[in-house]
Amino acid sequence: DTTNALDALSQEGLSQEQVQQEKEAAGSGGGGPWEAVPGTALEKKKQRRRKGQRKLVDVNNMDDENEDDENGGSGGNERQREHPFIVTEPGEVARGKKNGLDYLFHLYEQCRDFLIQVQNIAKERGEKCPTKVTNQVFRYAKKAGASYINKPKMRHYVHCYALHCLDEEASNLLRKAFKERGENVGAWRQACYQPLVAIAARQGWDIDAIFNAHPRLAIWYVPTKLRQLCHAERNTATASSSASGGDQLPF
Amino acid sequence: DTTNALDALSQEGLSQEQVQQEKEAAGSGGGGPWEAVPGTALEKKKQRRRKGQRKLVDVNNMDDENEDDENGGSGGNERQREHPFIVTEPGEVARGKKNGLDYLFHLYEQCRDFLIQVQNIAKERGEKCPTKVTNQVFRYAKKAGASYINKPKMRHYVHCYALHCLDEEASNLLRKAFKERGENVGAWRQACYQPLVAIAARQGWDIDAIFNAHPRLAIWYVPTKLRQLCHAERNTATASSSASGGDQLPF
DNA sequence: AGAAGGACCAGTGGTCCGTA
DNA sequence: AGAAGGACCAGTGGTCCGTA
Repeated sequence: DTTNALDALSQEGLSQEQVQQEKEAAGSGGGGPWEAVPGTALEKKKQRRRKGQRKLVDVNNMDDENEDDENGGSGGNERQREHPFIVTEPGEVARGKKNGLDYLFHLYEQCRDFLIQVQNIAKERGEKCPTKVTNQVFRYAKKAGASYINKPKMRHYVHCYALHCLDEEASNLLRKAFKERGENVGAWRQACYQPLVAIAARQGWDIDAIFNAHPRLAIWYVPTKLRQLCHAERNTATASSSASGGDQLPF
Repeated sequence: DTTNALDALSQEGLSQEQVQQEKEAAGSGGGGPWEAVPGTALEKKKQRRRKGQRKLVDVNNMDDENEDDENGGSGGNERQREHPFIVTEPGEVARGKKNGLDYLFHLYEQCRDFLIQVQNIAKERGEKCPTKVTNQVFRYAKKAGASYINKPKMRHYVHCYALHCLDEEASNLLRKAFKERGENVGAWRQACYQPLVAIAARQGWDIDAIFNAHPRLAIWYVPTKLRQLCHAERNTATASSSASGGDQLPF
């Protein structure tokens, strides 16, 4: 099957490019512990490369617990999805076919590196220079081999990363609490909104200003829902404070 | 003709809204001398309103030299184009069916006022707040009755306004020189690029930074051609300076 | 010929929903 | 059921070119 062979080669190509990308990105804090962890994008890329090569040279061993029960046995060259996230505490490595939250946040740092590269190219060429992670940056990341980075995913968890940036201690405590309670990622994600709204309340409700004041956060668009929550809560707070300070008795 | 009557009414409505808009905008420097000058958008609106009313009440006089030889006698309710610009010196009012450059620059100030209004509405609603004159602002301006403001025109002359903001004296001298030579607006417009490139050269070639550092200019996108000229000239300048400082003889 | 601006187009921000 | 991400869509920045 020519198409599948090409696909394997293309994935092989992506894989190599990605390793190079990882090396380049290593300047900003190293690749992290995921390089040796099964189940992360990086390791999956390596698995895929091994499989691609096996088709050509029929070699390599099977050192991963779940290596071959994926892809329905249809050749093993489909681009598989990333493993889903689970709630992990800081420093904890996800076991099995899962990714942890340190890895999630690492993806945001990678996007930042890609943005910086896109900015450098734009400046070099005298073109207009993005200040945010735009479609152009996601496209660049994909071309550079980071096929596990995509816009819907990154946008989905932006506010979780925001909490991690703005109050790492609160973020860590939340992760531990939700892990202990056995909550799923969706519940943890929802729970990240409230502490951010509280931060905004303390700083005049200007969530845009809060994002922009933080260098690693400023490159991300403020999520619509977070903006709406801040707005709604501000109005509630204003109404209740004017009520308690006005002609109504506080209870 | 129902359509024409409605059109007349709609233009009447726009006209009134615009007058209100002018009053609101007057806070930032007054409406300027154009309020009483035939041939500007404002006066044309008034003419159009008079014509529209004449259809209904058959009254009003003809106090403008060119009032009725426009529109091919087809009813007088077409939305006519703005009079073309001519090169005027500062303070000079364009005569005949022309608009002057003070009026052109006034349009940029009006757009700024519209942007500020859009920003205030967005903040009020907790929506994302534009920092530049976007399509949304042009739409708002049109709805507010400023039908003589449109994107292609404003973008076309942005760099002329930039020179006016960044070096008003140089801008004024250029206007006088081109008026004296009897040059048309297109020639003057072209001539506005070079002084801006010279300004950029003095400030490290970063035309975006130059725009952003000026409060009235920061709300406008840097025109593509100006960006390209700065980039090209920077490369030329770098090449020649490295040549003269390197292994080639300067001539 | 010189100029104003309606209208188009490629690529954007945003996220839904068919997929695994 | 919970979650990842391809793919769509309304509205954007940019400006061409049919119009006057």
